[in-house]
Amino acid sequence: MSGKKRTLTEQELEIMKVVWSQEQATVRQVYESLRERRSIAYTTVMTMMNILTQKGHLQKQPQGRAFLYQPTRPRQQVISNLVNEFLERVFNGSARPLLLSLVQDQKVSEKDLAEITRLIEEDAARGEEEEPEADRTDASESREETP
Amino acid sequence: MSGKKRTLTEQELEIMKVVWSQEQATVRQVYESLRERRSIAYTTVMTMMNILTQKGHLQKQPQGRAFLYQPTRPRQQVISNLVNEFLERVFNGSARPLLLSLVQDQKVSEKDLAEITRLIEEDAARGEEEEPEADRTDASESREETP
DNA sequence: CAATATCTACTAAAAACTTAGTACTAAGTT
DNA sequence: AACTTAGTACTAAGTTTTTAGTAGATATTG
Repeated sequence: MSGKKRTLTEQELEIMKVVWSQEQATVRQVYESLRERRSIAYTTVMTMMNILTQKGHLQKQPQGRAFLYQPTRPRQQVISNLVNEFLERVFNGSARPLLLSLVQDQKVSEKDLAEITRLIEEDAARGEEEEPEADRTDASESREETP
Repeated sequence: MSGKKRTLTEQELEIMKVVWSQEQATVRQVYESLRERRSIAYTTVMTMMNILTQKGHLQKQPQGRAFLYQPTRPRQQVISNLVNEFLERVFNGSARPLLLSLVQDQKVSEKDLAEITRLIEEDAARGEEEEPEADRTDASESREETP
């Protein structure tokens, strides 16, 4: 049952952050890392990492006598999902009110916006560059994930 | 007892949205509104609205033989808190990676950014008489999070 | 090889969140 | 007054999330 609710809870996300930042990790490594900030039991971490495995966020493979855990999906993709969920929940899916809120809270400066804008422009430019003339082979293959 | 965890859960937020949108509401009104989208019991709504009252998000006053509930804090303020919490949880507090994610997901267009930028400028103009324009084009920052 | 340390599997329970039933009350209706 | 309707308070149970203990297996080492 690779589940229905694969969305990350708060503590699960904390663990995923550690694993992402190291590409891969054992329970002990995550345990030590979390422990730097708060007190938690080794077995708690293990339980959660198993849940994460069940949820399909981690996969484990034997390494020595322990297991090595790896993320199954790139961080960016998962974060993106979290953002979308949040957007849906709080702003009914539209991003502009979120931007507005960030601005009003001074979480984003004009400089930030300018930089992001520049980024978009670069991306757009790159996209056009990479598009060859009339050579449109099988580029229309948008692979949708069906989990 | 204005408690410790005043943060809104998913369903609580749904209710608050309804109350905000009407300035004030009775249990029945919220009930009817929620019912348009999903099935829920009247008493469930009442329970949650009482919890929201305990949490300090709503206050009630008798109106006829029912109660009229009103938000205690402006919507924007509460939303702002939710955003900050999310920012903290997911992005360790910084908004720029969030923006990046939104852009990469095409949730924000260049047009959106321009509009928001204009908004900031207006605000700044309103707030200050004179703005010294610092020409700081600092492009040396890496986009990868590799600390 | 026995003692020790490390790791997993299994189990469970507290806490938070969500949902709803039952009983009782007050107002309006006939 | 009896009946129906709309409301609240109290209560409780189902779910999900978070936390951790215990038992047993496997390696390490003196």
